[in-house]
Amino acid sequence: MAGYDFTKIEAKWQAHWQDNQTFRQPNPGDADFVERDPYYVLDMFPYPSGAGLHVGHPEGYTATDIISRYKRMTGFNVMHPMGYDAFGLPAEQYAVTHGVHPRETTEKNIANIERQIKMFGFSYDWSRRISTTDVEYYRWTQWIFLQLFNSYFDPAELKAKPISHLVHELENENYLIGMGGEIVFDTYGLEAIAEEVPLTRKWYELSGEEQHEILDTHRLAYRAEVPVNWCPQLGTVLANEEVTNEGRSERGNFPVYRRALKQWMLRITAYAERLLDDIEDVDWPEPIKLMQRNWIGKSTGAEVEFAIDGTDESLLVYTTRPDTLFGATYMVVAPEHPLVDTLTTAEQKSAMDTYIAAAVNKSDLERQTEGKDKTGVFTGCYAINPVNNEKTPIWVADYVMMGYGTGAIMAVPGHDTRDFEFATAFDLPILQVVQPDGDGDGDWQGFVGNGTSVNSGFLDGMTTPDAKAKMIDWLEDQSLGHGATNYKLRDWLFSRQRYWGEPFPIVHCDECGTVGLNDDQLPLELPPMDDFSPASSDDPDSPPRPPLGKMTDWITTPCPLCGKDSRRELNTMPQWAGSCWYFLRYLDPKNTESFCDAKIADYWLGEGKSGGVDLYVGGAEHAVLHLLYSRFWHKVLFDLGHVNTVEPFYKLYNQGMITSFTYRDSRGIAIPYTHCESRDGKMVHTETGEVLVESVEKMSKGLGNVVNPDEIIGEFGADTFRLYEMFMGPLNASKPWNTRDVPGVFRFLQRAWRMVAGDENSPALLTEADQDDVEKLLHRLAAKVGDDIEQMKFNTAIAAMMEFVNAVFKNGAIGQSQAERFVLILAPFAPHLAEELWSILGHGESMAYEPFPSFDEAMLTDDTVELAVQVCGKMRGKVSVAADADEATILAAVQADAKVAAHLEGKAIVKTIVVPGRLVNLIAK
RNA sequence: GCCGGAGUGGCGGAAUUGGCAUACGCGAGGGAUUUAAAAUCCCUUGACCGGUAGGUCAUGCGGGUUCGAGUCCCGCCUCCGGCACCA
Repeated sequence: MAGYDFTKIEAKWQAHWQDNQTFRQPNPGDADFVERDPYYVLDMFPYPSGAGLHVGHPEGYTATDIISRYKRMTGFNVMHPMGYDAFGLPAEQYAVTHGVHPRETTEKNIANIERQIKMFGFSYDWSRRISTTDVEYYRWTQWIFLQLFNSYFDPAELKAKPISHLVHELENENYLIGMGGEIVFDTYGLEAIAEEVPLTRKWYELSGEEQHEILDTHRLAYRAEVPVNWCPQLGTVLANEEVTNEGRSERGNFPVYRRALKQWMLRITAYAERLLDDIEDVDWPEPIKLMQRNWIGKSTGAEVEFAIDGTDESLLVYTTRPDTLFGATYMVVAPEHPLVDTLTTAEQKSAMDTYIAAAVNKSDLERQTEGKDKTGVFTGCYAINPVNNEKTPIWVADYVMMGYGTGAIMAVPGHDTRDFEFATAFDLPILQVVQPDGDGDGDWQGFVGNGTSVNSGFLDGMTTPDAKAKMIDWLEDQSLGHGATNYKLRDWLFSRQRYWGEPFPIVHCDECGTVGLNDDQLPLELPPMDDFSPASSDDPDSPPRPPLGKMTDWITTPCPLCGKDSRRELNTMPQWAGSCWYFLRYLDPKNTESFCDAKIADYWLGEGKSGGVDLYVGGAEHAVLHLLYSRFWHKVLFDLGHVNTVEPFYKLYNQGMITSFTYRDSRGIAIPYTHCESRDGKMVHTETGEVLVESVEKMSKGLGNVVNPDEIIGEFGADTFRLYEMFMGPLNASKPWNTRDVPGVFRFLQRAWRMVAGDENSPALLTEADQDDVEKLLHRLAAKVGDDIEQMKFNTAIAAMMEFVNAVFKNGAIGQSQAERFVLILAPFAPHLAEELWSILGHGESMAYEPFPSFDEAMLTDDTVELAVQVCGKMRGKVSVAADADEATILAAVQADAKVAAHLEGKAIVKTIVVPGRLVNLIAK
């Protein structure tokens, strides 16, 4: 018999699976569809980078493959697809510097990463493969964008509806237009006063232009002026992460300017409450739920109006602590606040202009990294505190953000840390209005918790929650304010000044305004281009010019509404767009009529229940953005009737990061693996012999600690690689890769091979008849492994299989049917080896759909159990008793034990604790 | 600063959730086989005292609850991840 030739075996079975379409999963309606329970296992699809796969990718993929294979063996139809999130910056940057079209680079990278993924023998249904860059894919990304563009959020029903419905309601005058241009949805309450106060206009009273504007400001996809990091030299807008602390671009170190640009936004804030509520119904790790809740950041408090002294204007502030209104000793407005000019007096104007110019040009990061040093400028103007009519100075300071609340605060330095720091820095009065609970003279300065109101007029003596409620009532009675809810969540900035992304299916028409393409005009393909560099400029005030701006022929196109010349939108969509809905396209990837057939989606995602995908595995780095964006899109699709589940992902599991050992010399310099070697169990520098210090860090090229999967597979095979990554530790823990440990699992697979197939030196251990001693172990193994797979505890499942094989070698023999069952248990983990052994055991077909071995409950228990015996809590011995022995029998056996008796000598037993099946503790004096 | 997670042998980790701490694997040491090596197999391996009996001490540190704590409670320390002037 030949030895374990993994190279041959793995090639053979991968070809077999591919040739026989073993893992193609038919949809309902397909001729070969068999009705079974559906199970949808999804991986976060990779970005096909030029560097290819790193060892972190196959960790999650192996876990989902084990689940997929196990689910097939336990009678499910398994949806297990793979694809590529292939739009993105690197391909475009490569195009800029090397003149290679991003599509070319992308296709090359996909080919490489797919080759790598296929080496692992994952059981994907490759017929469902998609890439977000496929025209037939992004056609539907554009279509979904148009759904957003053509929808608005109904504030009464809290759901998206077609914008045509809004127009209908406006035309029928069910909704009116307020003087500020806002839509008055609730005309019911208004009717009573409408006659005396003509606050509203009717739809027909508006000009065409006004009508467009009203609609455009209510769409789920709308355009707004948003401050962004504009880098003229790079000709693009940068993410915060791409801007250095010095306010320069990470790439090229060019200056970055904060500038307001007209950008596409998606109204995710409308869904804040539903995103918050529905997260209760999904099976996600609690920390991830918490992160999403914190990101949405709901808070309740009040909006309060402060009259501005000497003018008719007023300043609206949001506070979570209306109970501290009596302690407000100054006000702060954000530098971007529209009232700043009005508020600033002539004497203060020049100081203010300087301050605002500096503040506005700071990146968010800069504004935040200045630490605790508070800066600000007095406007020279005062507001009137509505509760006590005190004059309170109004300041401008950049610690208040325009993007949150009303962009203005009442500062209560006595009970807010930031206000306290600011007041200290500028010598502003600090008043106590809350008394901490407990002994009276505790330090109240900077106390931000709940307590009892003091120095607060009608609130005195009330607890903080009561005082909040009382104050809100009072404000509402006096028409000075009202209770309010706020979210940290902001609308999603959805446009990029780049080439390699989905073009917006939008034109700008002088007559009709912003117009969406018709469905039959999709896909709107990216126009071919040779030169991808964005227009660069030294002038900070140069207008942004996306790469598509160069396509002069392409830009001008007939307006879908009026047919006159209109200009195409030149921005493209962000990478998140394609990844928001890819799990839907997998279900029906070839459909040309819709993004996914509803019946097919209903089968795989279910109907009505909260969640869709049964299991979604990926890194925790996507905890907020991707998962939140995807949930948002899904809810919009749900509202518009395109999907029937409220949530996209029912169960989420986060794999941990695979880190790497890094070796540093005495100077702290990381020594690449190529210059390290192990001597006497210590890692030393190959040349100098210096003993190196080991630490665990992220894999990165710079540290020389990157592990390449190709090399490991070449040396040990894919099954070993899979097994090693699963054996390293719990899937959700971050853990260091250690190539030194790989041979351990390789040896296990070789032993499994020799057990069943033998090799030149040792015969197989197979016997025709089953081995009694092995049978019980096998049942326990089946129970343990099945259980561990369900709980995603793959490391302990593998340990159990190792113990089993070790025990069989001790026993010296295993029955044919027992070997078969063992191989089936091993199959989800090491499928190539298992298939080969399965065929050696005499089976012609693939084992992929063989039932997972069952177990007999009776085989899991023993007749006798060993109990640990403690005397006064200390381990003193062990006794064997019948499993069903009563307490008296057990105690008799325990006291008969010589060692135990010795420890009991001269003492009287005062208490006995018997834990059935586990231990006996005797307390003696 | 805030939020979240984690600290167990030389290393990765296990421990039925309050019940025999250190499963499984790596590494290390010794032995068998071999001309030799690789591979394979066997033994030892938390620390300390002692002899392989036996004992004492060990799950980041200090307290506590309990017959019993890696697990629960209180107070610290360290590391990792995320967010950050969010009113």
